[in-house]
Amino acid sequence: MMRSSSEKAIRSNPKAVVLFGPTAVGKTAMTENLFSKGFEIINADSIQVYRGLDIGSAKPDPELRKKIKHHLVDIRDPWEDYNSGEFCIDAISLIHEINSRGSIPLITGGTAYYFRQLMYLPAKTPQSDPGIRKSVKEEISAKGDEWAYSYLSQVDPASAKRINSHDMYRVSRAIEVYRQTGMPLSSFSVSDKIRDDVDFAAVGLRRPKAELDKRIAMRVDMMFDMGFYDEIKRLIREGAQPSWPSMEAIGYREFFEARENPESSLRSIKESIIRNSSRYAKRQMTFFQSFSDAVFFHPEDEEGIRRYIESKLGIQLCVSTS
RNA sequence: GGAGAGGUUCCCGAGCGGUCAAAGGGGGCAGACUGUAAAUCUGUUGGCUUAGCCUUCGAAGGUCCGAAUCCUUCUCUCUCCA
Repeated sequence: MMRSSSEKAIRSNPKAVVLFGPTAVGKTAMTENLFSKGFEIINADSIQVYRGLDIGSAKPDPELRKKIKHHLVDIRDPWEDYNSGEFCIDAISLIHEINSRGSIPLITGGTAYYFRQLMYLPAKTPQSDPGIRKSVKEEISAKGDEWAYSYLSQVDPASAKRINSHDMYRVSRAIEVYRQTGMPLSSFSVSDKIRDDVDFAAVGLRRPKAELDKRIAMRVDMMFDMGFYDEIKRLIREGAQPSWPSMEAIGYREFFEARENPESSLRSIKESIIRNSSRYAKRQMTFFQSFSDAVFFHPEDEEGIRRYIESKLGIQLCVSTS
């Protein structure tokens, strides 16, 4: 009986709460209040997966992690790769696992692309082959960006049309997929409808820009007070390179950039971390806003969020009044 | 007190008679997003009743058909000599 048209089949879908919002909007505080009972957290933050990047990635503290089970945090070393494809696989299996335990997964974080891939189903492109990726990169740096784009225009005109000719990140990936599969990237279709094998309640957190910027500045200050500089020094002592995937993160990469420019003070590094965070927050917001199934709340509207989740998933939240 | 350099749009900085609302960069604002996404890229950035008009290049005058660009005075900043 594989037919899934019946109500019974729909009811048997696993449930998941999805909670996203820009950096410093107040996701963690909310988590503690609304989801400390009956939930397990699936982290959807591409930096918090890395061990040793604690302060700079605003990782939930050990106390909270003891109180609520967190998944997909500290699962990689800082020189390792992790990506949206792996996230989707990990997250979907955790969604089933957590549901089978009678708990509900709370997927929360700030990596909009991970949410997009998970909720709307990832494209069926294969996992990247590091060797092919490297050789494509080398070829582009030898032959130039113009060559790359015109090559893509020949082998995959549809993708070339969609991708901006200066966007080497995407041009390179499209060429890589063609080299790897012999098929144009554009032949792998993507969905713009939310997947129907999980019941999602998608909550977006939003604050006015000025309010958010203030919190970002405060949080960066707080990170330095908490010993962020020591964290950086420790990572560098352990051999951290700007080429490590984790070191592209805001807060970390500024220190490598500062090496090139000896006049930059700790103060100016801090300022650029704040600026980059606030720009990042904006990019996150515009991405989140494109999710058709998301409902947005101010983080202080916990009552509204609770009611929305309860009615969307047909459950009751036990709210802790701490 | 003397000699020189200079004050340009939010900032830095080009322009040195018309094609200048003014290059370029920064910052701001908006957007995109097919297994690298805290990444990468795009558009926009004086005002308005927007095929046009108005206000802008330290200030005030002047020359000219026409000035950010030339002249005069004033003012402010910087460097050097006293």
